[in-house]
Amino acid sequence: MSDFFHHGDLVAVLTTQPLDRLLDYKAPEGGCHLGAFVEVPLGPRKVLGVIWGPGVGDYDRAKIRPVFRVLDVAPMREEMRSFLTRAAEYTLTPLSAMLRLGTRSPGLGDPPAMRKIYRLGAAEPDRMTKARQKVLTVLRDYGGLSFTLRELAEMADVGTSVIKGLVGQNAILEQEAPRDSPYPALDPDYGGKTLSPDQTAGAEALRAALRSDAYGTTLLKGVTGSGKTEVYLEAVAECLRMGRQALVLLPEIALSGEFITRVEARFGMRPAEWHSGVTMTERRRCWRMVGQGDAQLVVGARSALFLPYQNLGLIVVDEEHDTSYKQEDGVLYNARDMAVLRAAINGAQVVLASATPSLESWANVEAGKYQRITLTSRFGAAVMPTMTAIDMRVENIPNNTWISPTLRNAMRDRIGRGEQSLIFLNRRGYAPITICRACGHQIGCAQCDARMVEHRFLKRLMCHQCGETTPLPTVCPKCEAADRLSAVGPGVERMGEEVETLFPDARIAVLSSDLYGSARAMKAHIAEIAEGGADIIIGTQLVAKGHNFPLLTLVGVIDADLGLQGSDLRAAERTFQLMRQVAGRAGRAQTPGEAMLQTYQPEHPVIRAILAGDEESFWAAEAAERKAAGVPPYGRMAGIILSSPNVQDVFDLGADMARRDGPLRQIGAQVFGPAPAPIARVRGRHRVRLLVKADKAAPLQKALAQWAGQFRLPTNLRLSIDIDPQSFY
DNA sequence: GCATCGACACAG
DNA sequence: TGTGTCGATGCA
Repeated sequence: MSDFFHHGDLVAVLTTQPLDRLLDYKAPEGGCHLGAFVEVPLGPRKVLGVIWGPGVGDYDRAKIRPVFRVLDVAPMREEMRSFLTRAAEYTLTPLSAMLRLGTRSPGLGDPPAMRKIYRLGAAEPDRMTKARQKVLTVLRDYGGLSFTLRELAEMADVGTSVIKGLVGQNAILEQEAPRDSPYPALDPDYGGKTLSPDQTAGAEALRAALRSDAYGTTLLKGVTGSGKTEVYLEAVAECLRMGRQALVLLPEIALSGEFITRVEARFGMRPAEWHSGVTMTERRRCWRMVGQGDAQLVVGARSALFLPYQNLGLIVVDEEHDTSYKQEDGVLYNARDMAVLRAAINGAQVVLASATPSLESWANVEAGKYQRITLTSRFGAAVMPTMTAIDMRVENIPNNTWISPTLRNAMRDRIGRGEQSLIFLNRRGYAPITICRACGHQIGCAQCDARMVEHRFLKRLMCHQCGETTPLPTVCPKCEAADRLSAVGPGVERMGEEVETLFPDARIAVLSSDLYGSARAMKAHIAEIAEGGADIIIGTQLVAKGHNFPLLTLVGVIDADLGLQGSDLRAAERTFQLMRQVAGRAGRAQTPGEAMLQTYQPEHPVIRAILAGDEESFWAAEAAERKAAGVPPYGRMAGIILSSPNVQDVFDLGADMARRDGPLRQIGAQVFGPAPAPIARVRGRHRVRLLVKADKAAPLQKALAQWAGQFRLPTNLRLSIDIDPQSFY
């Protein structure tokens, strides 16, 4: 098949409009290439699209309109088209929405923006003034270089009218130049550091993988301070030497400034940067330069995966376990998984870097799908905190409080020594779990593995997995103790109150992402706390994100049990990751850290593995749990979120979907729900969720599409499907 | 009899 | 997604 279409040929165009099909157009005068970015008429409007293939020919030829114009940007490559197609199929997202992710560049439709630049001309000015002399001297000093009007005026310390005057006399030439300039070349041999033997071996393995010119994924595992970054920058260097482009994904924009400084130190120049904090002008430049191969390295957030690389050779996913790689609204995708997909299509290498890899990646290494490189710390073996379990069944703790006497005493010691304590809540939601304080039994759902959650206003327990409800019991169904049932699991605010009552004189900091207006404000606050601005820190996962707290020597995990029974299947993983991260910090500070896990099940294999601090046995125990439950990474899950301003509509449709689950049952999948979604109401829209669980090998997407396709959605009701959901509350 | 609103289909 | 159409409703 030719990839050029002549004037008048029928072409199929994928537009950014939410239509779920291709539209036929006539190729414009001068023809167009397959993959060309075009503007096409659609009804009364002109919209952005891409030439996706030869015309389908299923439409009245007489009504077919011509492509309006071909945009002046590099056509979309075959790899990019198949990446978008496969990503759309995987995430069950309309292809047009995927295209929108790939065309998020300001001014895409504009002609390449030009600007006026000024350089030395041949003529002498009629008369020379002091100001004119200054301008000409600057230009002569820079021998042949050109500048914008403002730059030149500033450098010569004159007004712009002086320069304009010289232009009139041809002493200075005014020229048009493209506004978007290529990124300066990075030098792979600029600032290489001396690497430890460990790092050298790791870097060599990555370089060899790069040279294979084929797809491959490597898990680069190393504790904080082991120098992961230096190692993967060597892979970037090799990629640059091979003339291919590299992408480094970071989980948070807040980390990009520091990282870019390191890139500059290693390669002599700053790389291209892509995330929501970058200006429009810079975004446009980045998109275009990446597309024409004039940006060798991009540092960015997950959306940088959708830039139009010409020759992508390497994707690094830093802190690969970070949950912010999962896009939680709009198009729902996991950047870590999409990076692997994109690399597989491009014949590129992926490096997943983390001190605390996700179980998914660990399982892929076990299965032989990924390579693994392990770096040991330069400071010797990681110093794990001393970890102990606090058996909550024997602690004497009043109802509606959560900090055990043992933990309280430990906190008091720290305050006495001027050290910090962290109270960690391994949870996102605020709904409490009902537990028997006599025997540790947690009231579970009769229908599934999940635990029941108290809904105070309803005076009932509800299962957040399937929506089943029961009245609040007064007697423990297991040990029959009366009045020992209580709701466990406070929000951070309530923890704050309790700590304040226990330590009225302590400085307490509550860290929660919704308490800050901006990422910058949050970062500043965290930095202040890390320097000793608080005695006690209370927080959720947020605090586990790569911040260094040198004074922190005690971590108390309020409810280490969460997640052991399926409420949030990744909670144990996060608890373990937190322990490792605390270990990383404790290794740097003088005092070894101590961690205390409050638990009602100290004998549980996962809790025991966490306490033992032995990574392999933790992964093995957690893997066994997940295998037994048939959940990721050993099974597949999908969340279906229905949302509408009308509560009745969402519950009705949810119930109807649960009933008519034929296509899912055919592949052996189960439906749970409907239940209130993790966030039950967003911007006035009520949300209900169904969960689907299937075998790893089952054709889940196809069945889901068939299933969802059976239903007619009332106006205003939206249905979105979340493959591999991350949050379960 | 005409203006207004909202649900809905459609676009090549 | 944005737009135009059609039918129902409301008001002079």
